Amino acid sequence: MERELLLLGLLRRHSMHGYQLHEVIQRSLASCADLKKPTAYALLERMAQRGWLTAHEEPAPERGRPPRTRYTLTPDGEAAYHRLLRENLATYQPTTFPGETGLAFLDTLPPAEARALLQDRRALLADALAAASAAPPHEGALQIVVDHQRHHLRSELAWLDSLLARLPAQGDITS
Amino acid sequence: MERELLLLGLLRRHSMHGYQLHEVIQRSLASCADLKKPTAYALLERMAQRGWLTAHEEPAPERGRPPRTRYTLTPDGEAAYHRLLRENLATYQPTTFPGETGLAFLDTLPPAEARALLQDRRALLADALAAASAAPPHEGALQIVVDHQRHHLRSELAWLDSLLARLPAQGDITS
DNA sequence: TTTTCCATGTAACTCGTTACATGATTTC
DNA sequence: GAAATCATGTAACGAGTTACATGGAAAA
Repeated sequence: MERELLLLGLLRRHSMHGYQLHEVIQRSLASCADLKKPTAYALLERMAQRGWLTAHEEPAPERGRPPRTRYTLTPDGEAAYHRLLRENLATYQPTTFPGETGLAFLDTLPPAEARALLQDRRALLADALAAASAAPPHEGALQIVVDHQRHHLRSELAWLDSLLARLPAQGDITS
Repeated sequence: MERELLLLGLLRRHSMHGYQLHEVIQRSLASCADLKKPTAYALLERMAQRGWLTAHEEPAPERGRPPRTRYTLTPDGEAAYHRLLRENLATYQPTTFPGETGLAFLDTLPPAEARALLQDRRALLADALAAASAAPPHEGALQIVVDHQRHHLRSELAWLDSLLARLPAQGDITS
């Protein structure tokens, strides 16, 4: 659902063709959403069939370039956008972290090795945080999203550090 | 991959049959992993074919009950477990939050409505935190996982509160 | 009498990804 | 001459879920 919301939200600002949409998402939303090209095209087609979008075949902008299909939001699409947006905002989907599975079995490893592996994870986390912090300010509410990303990464880093700090206490992890 | 790691880690403690595994996961790991029954059975079968597990057909424990298949870790399974565990611990997979999509378009809603919707989200988040905090202590490294859950939920709640606090400043969200 | 529990699955489906095809045009 | 850019797709695949089937026994 949230991929449809994303496309609708972008098309609401101004109509675009699929390639453009994919570019915008890759370029300025890569941290919070990734939408592959075939997925984007398929979703656009499906939403057009539902009547949420109209598809306009446009001739090539420059010669030698393929023609493009411009998608525009319909009133039904606008209604769907608001419905999806309200549902998304009012809902909380509990997140399940793939990294937690390993943590559940941390006590099956010698503490020294556990420590070393988690140090690797810490380095990757720190990189991600640095990348997120270096991002230029975004327009409008997009800034809220990158702000949330940063907050989450900082929180994860702090927690991992606290885990590392209490880790190697003579082999007893839970003490 | 992390579902396989989960099953291997549980089977490493003691051999079990599929139904039992699913019960354990639902009961004491529901917060950090959910694994449906058909998925569990399919994974067990696949790992048995790979030689990571051996499958023992056991007669019914009580009469009238169906027979069960007990899965036991092989040395290959033990090796796979350690490989998957090391990879999981040393890696960080950036999380993408479904709830962020809506936030990216928060400025398309009247601030009062945005506020009301996010209050709903806040209530769900608070519920989740209460549930996680009420959970009894878990054995061994499982406690680390619920600890991480709690930390994350607290962090999310704090961030959402900070967002709500700076939200309705005369309609300009980014100020 | 209907429902629930045990224990195992199968079949169909959704969702999304990867890899590839097309075809002209510009860049290395 | 090879590779990248634009713009659209198709085909195959993978992972996971939902809904259902089975069949006897115990509980509501």
